[in-house]
Amino acid sequence: MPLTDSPAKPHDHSLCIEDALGQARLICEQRNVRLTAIREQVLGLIWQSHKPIGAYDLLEQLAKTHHAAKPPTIYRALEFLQDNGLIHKIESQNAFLGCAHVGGHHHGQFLICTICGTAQEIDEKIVSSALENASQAHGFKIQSFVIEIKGLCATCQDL
Amino acid sequence: MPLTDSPAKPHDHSLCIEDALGQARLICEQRNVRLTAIREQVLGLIWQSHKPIGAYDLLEQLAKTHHAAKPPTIYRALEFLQDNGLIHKIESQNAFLGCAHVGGHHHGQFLICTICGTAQEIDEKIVSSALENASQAHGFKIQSFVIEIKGLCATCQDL
DNA sequence: GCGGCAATGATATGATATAACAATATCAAC
DNA sequence: GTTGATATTGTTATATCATATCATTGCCGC
Repeated sequence: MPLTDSPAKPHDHSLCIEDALGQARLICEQRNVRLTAIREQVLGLIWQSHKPIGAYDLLEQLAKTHHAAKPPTIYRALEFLQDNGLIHKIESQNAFLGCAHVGGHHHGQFLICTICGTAQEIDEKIVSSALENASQAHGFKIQSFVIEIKGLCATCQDL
Repeated sequence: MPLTDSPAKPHDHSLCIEDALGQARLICEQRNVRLTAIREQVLGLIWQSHKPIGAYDLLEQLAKTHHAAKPPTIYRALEFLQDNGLIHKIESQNAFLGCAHVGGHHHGQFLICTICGTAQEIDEKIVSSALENASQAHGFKIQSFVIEIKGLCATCQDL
């Protein structure tokens, strides 16, 4: 199952996690940055949820095996993972999510279900080009963007 | 000057504020809700800046004339103003901004300059329809959205 | 004026995030 | 394999953002 499939569909999620960690190791090697034990563990914890997860929830998980973990431990790992395009932050929830499109330079576009809480990452050209057009019309030069769409995922609509 | 003009352009901003407060009074009367002194004062403070302003910065301002002001004072006013479509929250900055398109039901779209900090609200159909199309393609039903575009405003590009 | 509800006051605390400095680990150069 | 430079982690403290709870006050129709 590709990472881009709907998180709401049932699937063997342990494969997602392994896939994500494998890609992360590759990327970090290519970029010559260190995916340390803590960073990899945090990335794994993030991928254990298809829902965005908060920093202190991560901390609680991490602390189970890593007694010395404190807020800076988590926030440093999160910063590293963001800087290297391995995770995204959902700004409207102060929560973090594994990046489903590792490798390409991109800013996320997310479909966030208000019932089940899952967040699906999409990367739609129609959206980015619309943003580009609209910005240009106002003489504005885009550097990055935050796109967080809230609503009902396919599964929860049918409930 | 209409509220939709670029905030980066020089203009008589006191007119913006008066205009915004006037519209707010109208809207609240129409909706039969109370724009109390505190709420109006907070809205005025928000409009004094074209930049999004944080809750505690507002509190500091408000406390100058309103000794009893505490965090709940501000957050209650902000909630009221948001509920009635008079302000928006910029999620990526935990900050608030006067709504430039009062009256219409809408979720904001913002162009936020990374140099001068101004945030211009736009309401581009091309953006909202792109979001609608992209969401539909994934079987997702939109309820609301957060669109925050970061980059350089026309003025700061020329510096 | 009084009863009900909306708004505000007041206190406390929860939740999110970073600053600053010390200690340790990694790794290239020698 | 020691050394020195740099990156990473540990540790403590604190800044920043937001809400819960209950008491009090103000508004308004009756």
